[in-house]
Amino acid sequence: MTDGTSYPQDGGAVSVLVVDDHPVVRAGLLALLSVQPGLRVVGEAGDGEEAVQLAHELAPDVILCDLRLGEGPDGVDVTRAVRASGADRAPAVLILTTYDHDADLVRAVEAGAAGYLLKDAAPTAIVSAIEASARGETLFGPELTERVVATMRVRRAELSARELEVLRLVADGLSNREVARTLFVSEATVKTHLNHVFGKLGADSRTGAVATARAAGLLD
Amino acid sequence: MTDGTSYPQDGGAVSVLVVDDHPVVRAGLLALLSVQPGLRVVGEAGDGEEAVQLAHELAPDVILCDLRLGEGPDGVDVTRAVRASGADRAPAVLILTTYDHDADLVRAVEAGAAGYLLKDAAPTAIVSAIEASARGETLFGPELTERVVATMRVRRAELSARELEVLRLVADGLSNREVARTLFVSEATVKTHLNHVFGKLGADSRTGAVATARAAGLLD
DNA sequence: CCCGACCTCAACCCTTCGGTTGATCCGTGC
DNA sequence: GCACGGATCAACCGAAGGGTTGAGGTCGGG
Repeated sequence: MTDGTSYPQDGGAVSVLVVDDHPVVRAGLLALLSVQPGLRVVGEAGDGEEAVQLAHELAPDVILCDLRLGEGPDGVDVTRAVRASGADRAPAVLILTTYDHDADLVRAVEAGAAGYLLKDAAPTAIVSAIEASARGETLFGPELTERVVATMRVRRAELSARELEVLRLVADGLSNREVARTLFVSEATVKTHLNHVFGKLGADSRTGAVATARAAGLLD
Repeated sequence: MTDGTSYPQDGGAVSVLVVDDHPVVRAGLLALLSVQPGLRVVGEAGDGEEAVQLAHELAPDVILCDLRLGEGPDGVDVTRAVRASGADRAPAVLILTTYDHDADLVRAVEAGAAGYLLKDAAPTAIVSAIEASARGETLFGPELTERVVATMRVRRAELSARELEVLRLVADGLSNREVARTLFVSEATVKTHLNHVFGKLGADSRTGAVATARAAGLLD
């Protein structure tokens, strides 16, 4: 991604690495940020692996990273990899997301993201968020925090891997018997898992559980 | 023009109106398209009303329009308004969408859209799509057509207003009794509606019906 | 005017689901 | 070792969901 394009040098500016799998969005961020005097886009990546590699090579101040990156590692993985690299000045990771109800947002924050932005945010908001995170500040969107907290609440009632597996199949419309056959377990086991899910999600029916799980972003 | 065929004027460049509610995406499209020799971006809009107004004022060859535009009219409404204006050379509308399984896509095509693009499409694909639609061609994505056809099939099995109303409540996790109370009808009526839904969607359970309806984009 | 589509409701029957209790087995961690 | 949580299963029961038939009402189009 850094092949033919050359990025200007500038000692005092905040260096930014732009990561997004959509070429259009990448171009848009590039266009918006490149005209900002205090910022300097030093590179761009279209997937998670490229992002991590460029993060090491370029050591930017801030990484502006989409949460979902198509195939392979996502924004959470990138965040974890960058923050866990143990560098003295690990880049601050600013997560971009389309949906404010994304459950992965919580995972991103837990992984060490400095903050998150909605994709329809105003350009000025994006710029100030980048500058803030470059100063080491952790920022949270205004009305988003409550949503994250709400999601946290559901997340705290962590579903086990098996429970989530069952719930996904139920969400696809399978009956208990079909789920049992799919997972090679007895119908009783499926019912037990589902009862645990009901308790954890505060639901009292399969459709109710699917509804709240979907609202919390546990499915997708 | 004795043969009745009309080609874009003004030095051969195709005039484009960019419509998207996300400033970032608008900037990206602008950046990508403005460097194309055969294209000329004559305007941009951030919502549906602005788009329709600018479409009349600027009379562009092509309108590149996001399907979802936040509040107010969406891409389908814009398409309908522009195509139904009865102008001699109504602009071709090219719909942008994030999801290839969007049921509104069908509505957009029915409303007279020239084609549709995924937002993660390559810049070259976007450019060639714009040029093709400027020539009056109707284009469909390669693997997307089958999805649209599949959606069409479900859409043909049109749900009545009441059936859809019941299904939405079921999708929210309500029981038959709760749905009945919400809609001020008897539980028997709810069951009847649901049975009709099952038949039309080819499902055999409430969760199954919700799953297929969601896959077809009937909910949202 | 009658037909069809939609909305409404009832009675019946069978299946599935939801709730409970209790049990075994296997890992992880103190 | 023991406790704990997760995964697995069994048996049971009442409640809810699903399937069928039948029937009454309204409304718009041929």
